[in-house]
Amino acid sequence: MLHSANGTSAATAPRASTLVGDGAPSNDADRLYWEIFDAVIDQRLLPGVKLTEAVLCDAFQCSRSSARSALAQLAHDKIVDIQPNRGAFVAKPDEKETRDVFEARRMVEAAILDKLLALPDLAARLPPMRRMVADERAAFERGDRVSWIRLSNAFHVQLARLADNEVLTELMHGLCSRTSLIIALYDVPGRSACSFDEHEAILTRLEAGDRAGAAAAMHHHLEDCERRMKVEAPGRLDPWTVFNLKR
Amino acid sequence: MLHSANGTSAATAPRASTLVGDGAPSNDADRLYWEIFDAVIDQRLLPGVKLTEAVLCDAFQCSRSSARSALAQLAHDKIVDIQPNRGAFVAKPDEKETRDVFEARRMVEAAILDKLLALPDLAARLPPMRRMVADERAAFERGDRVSWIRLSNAFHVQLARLADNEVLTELMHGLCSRTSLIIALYDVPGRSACSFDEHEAILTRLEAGDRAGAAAAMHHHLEDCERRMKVEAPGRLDPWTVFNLKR
DNA sequence: TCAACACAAATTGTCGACAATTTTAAATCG
DNA sequence: CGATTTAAAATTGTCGACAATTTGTGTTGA
Repeated sequence: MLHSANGTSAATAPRASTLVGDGAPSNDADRLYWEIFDAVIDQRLLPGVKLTEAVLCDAFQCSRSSARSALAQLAHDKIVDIQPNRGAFVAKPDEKETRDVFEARRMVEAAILDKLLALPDLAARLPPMRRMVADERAAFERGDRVSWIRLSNAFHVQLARLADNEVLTELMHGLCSRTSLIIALYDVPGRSACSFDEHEAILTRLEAGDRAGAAAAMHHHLEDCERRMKVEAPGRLDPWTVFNLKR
Repeated sequence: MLHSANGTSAATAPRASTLVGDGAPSNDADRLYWEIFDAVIDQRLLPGVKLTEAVLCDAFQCSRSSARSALAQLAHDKIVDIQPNRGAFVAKPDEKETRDVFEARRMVEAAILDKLLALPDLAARLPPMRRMVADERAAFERGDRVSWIRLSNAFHVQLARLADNEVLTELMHGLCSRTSLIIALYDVPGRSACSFDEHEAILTRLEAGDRAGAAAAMHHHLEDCERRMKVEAPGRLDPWTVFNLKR
């Protein structure tokens, strides 16, 4: 109902990483924002691809104002790179940005775990996380890469939400989006580890109240993910990939 | 040269908290974004004030598109609150948001200090910070509240920049802006502590390589600042304050 | 053959007009 | 007199037109 017309596997997965009440975006700009955002996260839109306003308008039946508004917001989130008078492109994070994003994640997520462990009712909040990871595993096993990526991100965002801090939640949301972009650029699909195993490890340590263990598990998880990005070829995917957002 | 026309004390203070190269914003939208942003940070625009598009256009000689674009960006940064079909208002962070912002800051800034202390050449990077704090003290002593607030924010952003992580720097930039908003709402001017003293304390611990001391000083600084916000009256300032951005 | 130039096509930046909605004010009714 | 309804004014949302800039193509000249 949200995405007007698509019969792809993506339709089966609920959008889990959204912050605000997104029940049917009210205006075209918001609709487009999420449409493009999702497409980037799902890697249907690859880094470097040009997002021509007219094409967007045509594909999503909206006016240029709406398209421009959406692109501006995406640019603010570093999902899209707007070059004045040249147009908007899906952002292409470089090595330095990759390091910075992962470093920031290690810092913030370690702090989140700390806060979670200080909560008196932590145990009661964890079961839904378990179910989430189970969904993640299921998606992976049935080869539903799109749902898997979403749920994998959602795990981290949900962890932040559990800590009952909206600022942190939004922050993680942004960091996770940028991570998806990085993965789209640098990750080799075949070598990708099974994130859900590591997610489960984190949950297990949390349930046990094992502060050091949880921190180590998270640190390992993030470093593991970052290490996979070390692939030398920076231009592994051709930037001329067809703009096939809405085929 | 940057702010076209104003003879106020604000003109004397360089804008220190900006991230990207802001040498004369290229378009009207950006110009307006920073103009309003600065006005909010400097507390010339108070929380709750309505930002009518037409008034903005008139005041800054620009078209409505530019004004709308600027407002949209500000809304994305939580500096402005856009209510559909009703207009844009300077954001009014509530108690929960205040808690969340300060908690996030404690987490992130503690991590930043940790990273700084791990740098081999930290000592060489600190002298400029000292000068910054000196400027801060000078601004306070000559009663230049505007410059003081700016420099106080800049201190924290600069600390992040010293850690050589752009993601963290932007993050702190956003958190500091929101903090300014909170201060504008809840702080009692008379009771405001001398932040530069606490800033100096942090620097001293950093120079000594005193990890625990630096962390404690930062924690104290932030908690001290948050505590000042505990004033009961949430509507201390009338939201009908004249919209005197450009008198 | 290659470089520099000039022109045409495509794309982005900017703006004002019109429609939809909300707010304000006036008028009406109990 | 106060509450409700109605109309007018003000404000925001949306859109397409035009100007400015860039990109692509073809031509010229060394």
